[in-house]
Parts: sequence; structure tokens; C-alpha cells
Amino acid sequence: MDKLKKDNTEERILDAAKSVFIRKGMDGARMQEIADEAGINKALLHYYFRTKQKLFETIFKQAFGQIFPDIKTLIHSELPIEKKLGIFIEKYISLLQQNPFLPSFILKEISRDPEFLASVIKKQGVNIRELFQMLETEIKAGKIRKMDARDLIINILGLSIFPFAAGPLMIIMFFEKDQKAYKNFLIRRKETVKEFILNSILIKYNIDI
Amino acid sequence: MDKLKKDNTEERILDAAKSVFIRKGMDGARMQEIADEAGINKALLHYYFRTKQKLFETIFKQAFGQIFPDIKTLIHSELPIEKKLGIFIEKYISLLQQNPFLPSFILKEISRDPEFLASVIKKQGVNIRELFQMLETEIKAGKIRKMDARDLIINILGLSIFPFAAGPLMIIMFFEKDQKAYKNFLIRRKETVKEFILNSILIKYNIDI
DNA sequence: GTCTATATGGCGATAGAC
DNA sequence: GTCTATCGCCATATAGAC
Repeated sequence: MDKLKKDNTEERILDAAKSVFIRKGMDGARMQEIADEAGINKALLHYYFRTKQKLFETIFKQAFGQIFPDIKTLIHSELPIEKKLGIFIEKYISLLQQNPFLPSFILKEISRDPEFLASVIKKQGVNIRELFQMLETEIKAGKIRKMDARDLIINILGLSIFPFAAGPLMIIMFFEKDQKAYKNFLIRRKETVKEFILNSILIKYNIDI
Repeated sequence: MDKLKKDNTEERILDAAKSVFIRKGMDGARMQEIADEAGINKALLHYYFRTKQKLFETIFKQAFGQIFPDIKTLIHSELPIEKKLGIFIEKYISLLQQNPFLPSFILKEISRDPEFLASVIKKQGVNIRELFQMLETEIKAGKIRKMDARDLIINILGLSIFPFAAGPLMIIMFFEKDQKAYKNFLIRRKETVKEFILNSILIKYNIDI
């Protein structure tokens, strides 16, 4: 029973902390606000997670862990490159749709403490090198037009992530505060991003006349 | 002489504030740090700009004002669309190169207070509607492949802005902390982004066999 | 205009009862 | 494990001398 109670409180704290940290960032978040949202008091926060910093790191790692869908299996799969990229983009944007505040949360952290973030990524076992090699192989094989693999990766990430990071502004300026229209835009995004990228990089042998 | 002295101090404050706010954001910035960097004391900050909030807003508007190069003239020019887009991308990335911390600064503000930001944009006299109309005209004329103009705008902005917002992480993970290699990457970016976008959206009538 | 000194409030963190 | 009360610090902001 005690065990259950503990788990429950800890979970409520983590949920509340995630919500507040994601809205306000590390600097803007207040322990009091997290406590309120969790339905407990500040002292208990410190009982569970000694410091604000530790609580933040717990949340950050948890949030960030989600952000790498199984890239590894995708890299080594035998699918043609356009399928690989298509699946990645779809999975990635779906993930962001379920966690729409992750992008701005992580971007904040990039400018606040990039070393910490890089260390978290390393621990996730993400293999950048393999990813580069895979892409470069495809480029050399002439499946993708000649380009810097770093550009390609950044382009894919930027096109996927940016509409979420800029979301609150887009809703006001592009969608007249119509949240639903924005949501529909994001749903279509999976297809339009795929289209946009593949159109740009695939080498096609069409006769267009 | 008094006038000169005033101007000088005010300018030093603005420079220092810009530097600190851009590094730390509104929440992370400290008035003491700004005062130190300006070579004065805290009290004087409040003498010039009553509150931190007001100082921040001054800086923000100033920084944001730069971010709209003369889009208006570009929209109404008689250049073909690929030239228009090319010029915009080049100008925009150049601007960001000179103010590499603007992206993360503004993205922070998007999630902190999007309404304020939208109001600043409105006052800048940016005419989103005209931009949409221009793009839609080109699409209808068959110069650009069929797509949602909002997607196109977001794609251009995302591809331009994201590499700066993610810069500190890229330097660590893609460039082994070699700042210079990253800078060179950004220099090349002007061309690669143009290429990437135009390749994706222009309708070409090539025979590729 | 610029400074020193201080007020005021808020926040993270801890002590200690239950 | 959970609470109330409080400490100690630091940040914004002001008062007042020069």
C-alpha cells in the first residue's frame, strides 16, 4: 500500500513537472507551480527529487528518450531509401503530434546547455556515424542527388520540427487562431514533408514532355 | 555634453541587454549581468528602463525589426519566382549569420508569449496576405507545383532558421566542436537551401534520358 | 546622471512535527 | 510519506546622497 502510494505520487509529480517544464522551460518553471499541479506541496517535491535541477534532468531525459524512434533498425533495413525516409518522417511527425511541446522544450535546452543535451543523446546510443554512412552510400549509388549528408539530415529535422516550434505563432498568423485548422495542417504535414523532400532529392528519370 | 553622455550610456545598456537577453532569454537574464556588461550599476538600468520587462521589450522589438528584410519590395517585384525566392533565402540567411542567436531568442519568445510577438509583427507592417497571394498566383500559373502556400512559407523559414536554432548542438554532434567547420557549413547553406527548395517546387520540363 | 544602500518579494531548500 | 513553517538567498526595484 505504501509502495502504491509512493508510485502514485511520484508519477503525479513527474506528470506535473513535465507539463510545467515544457511550458516554461527550466528557468521559467516554479517548484510551487509544479507542486500545485501535482496536488501536493513543495516540500514533497524535494523529498522525491532533491533539487529542481535533478527533477528537470529526470524530465528532460524522459522526454528526450521518446524522440528517437527506432532509427537503428531503420538505418539497417533493406528498404529503398525513399521508403526509409518516408517512414522516418511519418513516425517522427506523429511523435511530435503527440508531444507538440517537445520541440520548443528541446530547442530551449540547446541554447541553455548544449553539452548536457549532447551527453543525453550519446547515452541514448544514437549512432550518427552510421546514419551518415547510410546516406552517403545512397548518394554514391546515385539514388539521391549529390549533396552534403549533413544538409539532408538538418533539412529533414528542420522541416519536421520547425512547424511545431513555431506553432503558437502560426496559429495566430496563418490560421486566425483556429487551433483545429492548425491541427489539420499538421496532419497533412506528414505527406507534404515527404513530398517536399523526396521531390528535392530523388533522382528521377522521367520524360516530362 | 550631457546629451552625449546619456546617449552613450543608453546605447551601452542596449548593447549589453541584447547580448544577455539573447544568450539567456527573458527568464534567465539577470539585471546585474546586464549592468556589469554595460559597465554601470543596476540602479541605472532602472533609471533608463523602469522595469526588466520594459527593457526586454525594447530589445525584442529592436532585434525583431531586423528580421524582416524588405519583403514588400520583393513581393511586388517583376522577377520570376525562382529569383524572388533565391534572393529572399540569401538575404535571410545572411541576416541570420550576422545575428546567429536571433532564432533561438525568437523561438523562446514564441512559446513564452506568442501574442506579444504577433503584435510586434503586425506593427512591422508585414503583409502576410500579399505574400500568400503572390505565391498562390505563381502556383496557379504553373510555375510552382501544386501545394499549400503555408507549407511553402514554413518550409523556407524552417530550412533557413533551424540550423541556427540547433547550431550549438550541431557543432558538437556534426562538427566535432569545430566552430569554423560549422561556419563554413552556414556559408554554403545559402546555396544548398536554394537548391533544395527550388529542386522541390519548380516544375521542370526536362528530358532526362 | 550616476552612485551606494536598502527595501521588498519570491524562490529553492530544509527542519521538524505528525 | 506528507505536511506546516521558516530559513537564506538572490533578484527586481526604489530611496536618497552626490
